Amino acid sequence: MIIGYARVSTQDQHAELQLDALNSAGCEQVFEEKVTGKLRDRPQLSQCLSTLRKGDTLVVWKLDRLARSLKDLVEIIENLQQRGIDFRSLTEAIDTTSAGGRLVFHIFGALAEFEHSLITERTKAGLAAARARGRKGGRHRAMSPLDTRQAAAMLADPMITKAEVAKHFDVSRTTLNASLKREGISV
DNA sequence: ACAGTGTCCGATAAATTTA
DNA sequence: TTATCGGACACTG
Repeated sequence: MIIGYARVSTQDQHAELQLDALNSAGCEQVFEEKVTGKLRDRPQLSQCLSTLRKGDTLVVWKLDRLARSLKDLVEIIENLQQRGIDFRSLTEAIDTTSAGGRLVFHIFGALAEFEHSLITERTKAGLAAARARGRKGGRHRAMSPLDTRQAAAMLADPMITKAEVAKHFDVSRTTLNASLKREGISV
């Protein structure tokens, strides 16, 4: 199935042209997005994307009709490829259904990977910087050293059970043990 | 039989960063 | 990534 997606503004002279082109490209269904004040969310686009099935082809008039940024474009194309959906952009003469057009997916894949590696690298650097200024990842301890010492004091009383102490500090039995071990306190 | 423990393990939390 | 949870299991007096 061939499905078209169009984005048109009210003052768009090419609105009809755009739709005609999609129809003559063989689109059996066209999702038409009206551009309003904020084009943050594009309901028709998500509708369109979820309608597409493996083996279908998505057709747009021009790349800037489909995506708002290069990053956006890369993500959308990546998604199409992974789902086995072909893609055509009429004015750029991009067509993944043709033998040569398959290269398009490879290139977009490379761009996506490139972007991903950039983010990974930045994130690593960010984590290292955070570490350098004393912030470390990982869940915080449930019992402070002070809590642990108080717990040890309670345990000195043979009438008090370990499970009770754990409950008192609202912590599990295993955590109480781990905390005691950390503080080097033996019972 | 039984309550309290010690210990080990997979699953889940929660803290950190970047865009 | 680190810590905690929560269950399983074996041991002990």
